[in-house]
Order: sequence, then C-alpha cells, then structure tokens
Amino acid sequence: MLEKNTCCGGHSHTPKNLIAKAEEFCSANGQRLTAPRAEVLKTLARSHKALGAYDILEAVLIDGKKAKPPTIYRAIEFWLEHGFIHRIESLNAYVSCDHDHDTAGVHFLVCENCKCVREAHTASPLKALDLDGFEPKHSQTETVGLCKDCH
Amino acid sequence: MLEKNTCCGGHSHTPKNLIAKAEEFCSANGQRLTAPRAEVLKTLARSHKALGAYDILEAVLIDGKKAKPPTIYRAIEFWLEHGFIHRIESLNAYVSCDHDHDTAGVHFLVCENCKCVREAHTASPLKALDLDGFEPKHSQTETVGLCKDCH
DNA sequence: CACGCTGATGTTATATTATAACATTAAGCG
DNA sequence: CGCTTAATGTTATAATATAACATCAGCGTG
Repeated sequence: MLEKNTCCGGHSHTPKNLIAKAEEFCSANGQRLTAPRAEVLKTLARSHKALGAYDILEAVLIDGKKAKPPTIYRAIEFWLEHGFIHRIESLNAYVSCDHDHDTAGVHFLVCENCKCVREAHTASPLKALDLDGFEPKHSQTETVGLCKDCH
Repeated sequence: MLEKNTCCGGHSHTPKNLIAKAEEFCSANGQRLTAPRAEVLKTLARSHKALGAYDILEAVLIDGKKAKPPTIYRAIEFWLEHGFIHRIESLNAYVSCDHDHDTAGVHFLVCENCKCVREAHTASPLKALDLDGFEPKHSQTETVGLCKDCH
C-alpha cells in the first residue's frame, strides 16, 4: 500500500492545509495535536485512497518508532469524531476529508479496483423517506464501482 | 444474541416464505439448497435484527453439529450474491431481505441500540450526482440512529 | 451401476481488523 | 512544584474473515 499511484488524477488532499486546519481546530477547542494524531492525519491526507488502520500503522513512525494498533486507532477515532476523516465501511478503511460539511450525510464513490474514494454531495437521502418514528443521526452512502481510470 | 425481542414491533421475516422463495429460486437456477444454506437463511429470516457471522454460527446446527466459520461465510456469500440477504457494513452484520428489488441501490435504517434494521426505498442517490466517469455498480445507504422503540 | 466431473462442504490454520486493561508519561494550572 | 487530567505506551486478546486443501454428494454418461 501507499505506493505512488496516479489514479483519479492523482487526487489527494494537501497535508499542509489539512494539518493547518487541524492545528487551528485543536487550539480553538482545547485539543492537543499530538505526534500520533498528526502523523495519522498526514498519512491519510497524503493518500488519495482509503487506507486500512494497519496500512497507516505500517506507514507512520512516531518519534522514529513503529506504533502499535491502539495508538493508531485512538488517533483515527479522534479525527473521525471531529470530522477530519471518514470511515469507508465497505472497505474497513479511512480517508481524510477536506470538505466543510455537517457530517450528518455523506456520499462516497468507492473504486473497487484501486480503492480511491471521491466524496460527493447531494441532498440528504432521508428527505424522501417515511421514517415512521426512526430518529436518524448519521447517513452515509457508499457507491462501489470503477473510477474513471480503472474502467 | 437471538434472544426474544419485541423491538420494532417484533418485525421479522417469515422463514417459511423466504425459504419457499429460496427453494423456488434454487430449482429455477440450478442451485442447491443445502443444509448450511437453509439454516443460515432461516436464522436470518427469523431475526428481526442484524446478526453477525458468529451470531449465526452460534445459532445454527448443521446435522446436529456446530458449524465452522467457513461454512457460515460461504452460505452468507451465496445469499448475498443472490439478493436474499444484505450486509450492513456499519455493523459487520447481515439481515434477510424479502423485498423484490434490483440490488443496485438500497437504504437501511439501522438502530444503534437494538441493531434492528428497516429497509427503505427511495430514488437512487446517484440521480443527482455528477459521476464524472465513475461507473457505479452498487449503492448502499446506511442511516444510523434510534428506532421508534429505542428513543 | 460404476465412473468421473463438478460444485459444495469439512477441516485446519491463519490473516485482518479492532479493543480491553492497565502502566506510564506529558501538559496545563493553581 | 505538585496535582489533576488527558493522552500515549504496552501487553494481550477479541471479533471478523479467508486461504488452502481434503472429502463428499449429486448428477450425467457410458
């Protein structure tokens, strides 16, 4: 994993911008931008495709040493909670997010071949639905298929 | 798991109907309705909530004996392929389906408390989207929240 | 019926993803 | 400084899923 890949136009977020946003968020909210958190976010931001937790684990060094699973999962959880990354359920993998949106409804186009993920925006899929007492908290749509470069 | 539960109005599919449909499907398509397949489908059909593979494993006996993981996963795969069950990605769990629909786009209302799952139908979420070369194969929306009885 | 083909299951082992539990360290604050 | 709290380090293990190969059952054919 993490090999150079030009699929999807080589799209990836810019680690610097995302880290800057993260720094800003942390100082504004009394959170700490620690080494594991920073490394995990940078790794995801550099990748244009979804990475599994153990891909991240292999990719990052914290103070020059390989981390252990809980360290990675804690950082993942932190960024998930604060909307800096998303979990792609159908891949058990994670992507960074540089969109500003409430995280209540998102839509991902997931390439089953190269695992690249594009985040799309539409109207909430709940609009047209008879919820009949169901109280929604979060909607996520995943469309699996082949990206432009893979089909 | 599998305890009696009256949440969501005790909704569950009717194993007999679903098995009848499955029998019909198999004979029409040259597939075999073997013991593991039948038991797995019945178990899911009886449950009104999503079951993990290992919940199913604990629940079924094949010729009076506990099965092993590959047996369960093969049956799950079989029914997934043929649209008799769905995988709820956010739970790593499975539900039976007695709807007739192309499996190209489905929407689930998932209760995070009791794990009951309601299948809903709306227009495809892809309609409003600029796919820009992405070739979609399957869309699934999962809305996590609290069901009528749990909130 | 015996044979051989095919698809399904049985079995063993292991890969992959994720978390529990407790010890230690670091940051912020009076 | 010394306390408190949040975060990380560490060890172990849970939960989910699959690879690989052996065996068996159904079925058409000679």
